[in-house]
Amino acid sequence: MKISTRGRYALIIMINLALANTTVSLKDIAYNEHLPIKYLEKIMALLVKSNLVKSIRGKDGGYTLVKFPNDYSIGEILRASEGEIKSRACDTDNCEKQDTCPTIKFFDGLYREINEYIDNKKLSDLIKEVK
Amino acid sequence: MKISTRGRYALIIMINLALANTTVSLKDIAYNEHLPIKYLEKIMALLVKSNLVKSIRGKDGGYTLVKFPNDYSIGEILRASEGEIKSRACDTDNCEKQDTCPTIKFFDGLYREINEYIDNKKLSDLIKEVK
DNA sequence: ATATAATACTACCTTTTTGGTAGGAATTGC
DNA sequence: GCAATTCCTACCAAAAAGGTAGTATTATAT
Repeated sequence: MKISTRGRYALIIMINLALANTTVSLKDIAYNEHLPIKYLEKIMALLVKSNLVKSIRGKDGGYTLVKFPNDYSIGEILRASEGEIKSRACDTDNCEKQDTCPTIKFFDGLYREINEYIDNKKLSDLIKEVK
Repeated sequence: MKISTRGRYALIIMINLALANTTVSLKDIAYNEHLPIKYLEKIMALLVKSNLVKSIRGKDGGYTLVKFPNDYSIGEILRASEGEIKSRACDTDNCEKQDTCPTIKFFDGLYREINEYIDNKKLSDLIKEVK
């Protein structure tokens, strides 16, 4: 029930890209944020794969956003980096009361709330406070 | 960002206690729910330690609630079993921007929402659907 | 052209958390 | 005293989290 650093680092990366108008290298982000570049690299790969950022290879390459900051929801960034935000599935084969289980219903409702919250917040909301 | 089975099993235990008017043994709960008794034992220990349930030792012993089902919030049950529901702390010593970090602020807001949601739901809300 | 600086890919690794299991000691009703 | 229960301690395996290392590939500046 805890957000891992992976999702948080993904947000930090996105904030860095949003604040820069130019292409930014991972090296710069890692340096600015004092975060391990090799780990950021793995997280960035997830963001690229989900088409949240565009990569430019070769010398003077780096990454840029593909949309305006207010067109990114925090939700899509977290889902790209952490995977679906939902309750751990229970072993449905083993459980005959899948459909009526009150705990499953409860968690479905909770995660609906969470996803709504993170989808309504935009990347631009986060950078307002930084500027 | 996923609720583990520990919290879910804790809820299941509490639902079982709420539906029974008598003392219930762990063996019965494990049997009814097809869950491993030894694992439930560990979860139950957390619930007892947090004073959410009362244990009766010896033959014909078991567990009972200490309050009415509508006096238990789901939040207190989940916190007893899973620990505090909050974002993983970042290494504050290492980070000089602790106070202004927009990601921390964001997650604080998210977890405030989550805790509000789980505190407003009561154990009695879950058993309504079962009865 | 070529050195350089960047991303992309693959593989590994350590620590923590999760989800258990095993065995026995202590307690209590009958 | 026996049986049925909780309590306690220790252990364990699998998965996830949080990295690290090395190399291949690409593209640009010069």
